[in-house]
Amino acid sequence: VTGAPPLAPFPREILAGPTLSAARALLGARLIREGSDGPRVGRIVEVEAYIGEDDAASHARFGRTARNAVMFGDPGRAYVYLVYGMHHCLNVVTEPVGRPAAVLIRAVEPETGIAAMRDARVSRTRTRPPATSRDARLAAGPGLVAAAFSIDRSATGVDLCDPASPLRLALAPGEDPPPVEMTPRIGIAYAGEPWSSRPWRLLVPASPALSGPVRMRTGSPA
DNA sequence: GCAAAGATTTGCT
DNA sequence: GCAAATCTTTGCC
Repeated sequence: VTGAPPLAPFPREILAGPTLSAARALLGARLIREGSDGPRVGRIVEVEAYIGEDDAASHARFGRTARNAVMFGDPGRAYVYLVYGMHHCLNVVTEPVGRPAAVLIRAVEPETGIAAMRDARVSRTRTRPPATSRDARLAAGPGLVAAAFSIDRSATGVDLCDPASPLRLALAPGEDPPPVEMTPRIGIAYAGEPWSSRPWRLLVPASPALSGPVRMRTGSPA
């Protein structure tokens, strides 16, 4: 029937390429989580690129450590970390082996399994999504993406390009690529210039699922 | 071995 | 608008 478009595995060669190209290709792609309560699927609408050891905002800035080792490995793997002691963040490893880089998935527009996403957010954060929160904003932030899709650090190393993986990426081949806007990255002022100004946050301006308060949806100056 | 800060979200003053 | 919640990772003594 005329519901969801047919989905194809996400090509690893795209993720093996330049991180900004990979980030662009991830916008509009689907994030899929298979679980006992059915599949959860959403459309990626906001990402950030973290590129190389020189990037002072990247977890790779200290060189290879136990935490960030997966960033130095195969493209297409998941890198999940815990931030502020409470929120998990999902990254897609990019670039060839030996070059540490990743794309942070900052916001996803829920499409399928919305009830499961809402349940997961309640059980994870032990707080109900705000009553004002529409379904469209269940995954409107990096920590909320992880909560809605039940992702924690145990997912680090999972191959997101493997069609058999319970957590994976997919493309909708028939769809046109969405219009994209680029802004500086969020929450990385500590990196200093020029890194804090690099326009490496990519988003789909038309989406109602973007992270943060509505007023900071697009590149309004801080 | 200890102290500091963090790729966030939420709720209250 | 600002601070709390909460714990892992990293740097330094």
